[in-house]
Amino acid sequence: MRELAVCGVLDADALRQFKESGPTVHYNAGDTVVFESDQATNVYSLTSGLLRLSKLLPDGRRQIAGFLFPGDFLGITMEEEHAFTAEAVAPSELCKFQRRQFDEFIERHPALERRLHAFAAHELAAARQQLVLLGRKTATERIASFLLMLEGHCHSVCANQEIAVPMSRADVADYLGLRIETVSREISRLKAHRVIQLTGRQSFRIVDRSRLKQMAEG
Amino acid sequence: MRELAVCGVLDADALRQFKESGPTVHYNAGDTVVFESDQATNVYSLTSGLLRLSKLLPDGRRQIAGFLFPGDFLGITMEEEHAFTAEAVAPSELCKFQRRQFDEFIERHPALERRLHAFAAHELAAARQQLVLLGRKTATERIASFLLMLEGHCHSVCANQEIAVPMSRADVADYLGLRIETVSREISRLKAHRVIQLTGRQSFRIVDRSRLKQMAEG
DNA sequence: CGTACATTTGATTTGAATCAACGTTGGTGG
DNA sequence: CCACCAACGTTGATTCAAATCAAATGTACG
Repeated sequence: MRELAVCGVLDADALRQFKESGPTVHYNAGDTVVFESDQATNVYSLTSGLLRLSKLLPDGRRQIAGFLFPGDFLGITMEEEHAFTAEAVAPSELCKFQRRQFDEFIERHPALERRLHAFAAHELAAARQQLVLLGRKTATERIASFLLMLEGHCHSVCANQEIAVPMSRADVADYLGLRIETVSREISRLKAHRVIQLTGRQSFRIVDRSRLKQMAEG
Repeated sequence: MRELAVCGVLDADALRQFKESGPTVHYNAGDTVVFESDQATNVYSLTSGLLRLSKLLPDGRRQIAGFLFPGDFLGITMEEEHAFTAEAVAPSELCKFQRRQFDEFIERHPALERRLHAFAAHELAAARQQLVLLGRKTATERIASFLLMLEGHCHSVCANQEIAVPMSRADVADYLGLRIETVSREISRLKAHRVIQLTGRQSFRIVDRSRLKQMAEG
């Protein structure tokens, strides 16, 4: 579903129109694309890179609600304001549209509308799956689930079984509802038990997938 | 958004057609409407009652991903299978449609399609808000947030400030990622601190809303 | 009534957080 | 080139919030 980017559902002509209807904007790692509580006046389509959607509590606790990968949309919320801050985790490119232009474009292209529907439905399913993780899973189960999720995101992309962890330990912790120390400890445990193999700080290999799946429960 | 039931967006004629295109089905409290992993062959529109969406882990841990109120839809998932079990919390009535009929009907009624869009967007926002609660809030904050959420669901419905808690403590616990003992203790604490007042096991009144809001953080 | 179940309350345990060093890495400038 | 340093990550010791274990109390219903 995710891999169906905009270009997959529009014919060449419509695609050209689409791209032209909004400029491409670039962000460096750490840059903020939209702030929580900003007016939702634009819609974005991520073409490359990685974004995180996060929310801060008044005392600084942070929760990451999800990551956006190429092909995902940002700002299709239907609310007046954004509920989450969107920041670039890695250098990213987005197509930026005025909401009104975007809505008009959609009306003329039912295929894009279906794509948006599918995106929203997929995001909802992913968010609910994450609710189970945050509400009921142990630290070990959360890490195992997360590593398998990362694997799922690089079908053919990742060379020779090497899976990228494109975000920092702090991001992983805030996504999984844990502290960085716990993330680090649990990863070390998986390594010690020969379930995974670290091939760098930002990449790993799965040694025993069935055990990892078992540890992720579900 | 929730309060805009189907009837709010269709004219009288279209509404009659809509109701006729699927039978009304009844469920008693505790009945299962759809099982997790069932084929998603039907779409439902809840007309009265209350449903819970839940998922069980192999060892019996349960997480409730959300509750469905009148006007909400069930089964618009776009996936082959349902990801969550839907059960009636109270006696409930639903309009049941074949997915194909439903899709055809939508195509002829853009207003309904917008309603579905809004519903999906609202559910996504609610799920992400719940991610913050489950990932980062303390037991006290979770209970305070939940009680305020309940208040939000009975704008004009609830007589003289009395807010209904239409589900069991076990359901509350499994929705908030806590155990029933913790839910009970935290509610007792709020009562002891004169922040709320219990008016029955299934209902309460807010005595000090600003303090409750403060306790819910955000 | 009395039985079964739901809820509350109390005592103890425990998994993850917190506090505290200690390694590692990558970028910068001498 | 490599020494420095700041940011990131790991590991260890201790604490704490919520879970678990264990009754007791309240409530609905045949």
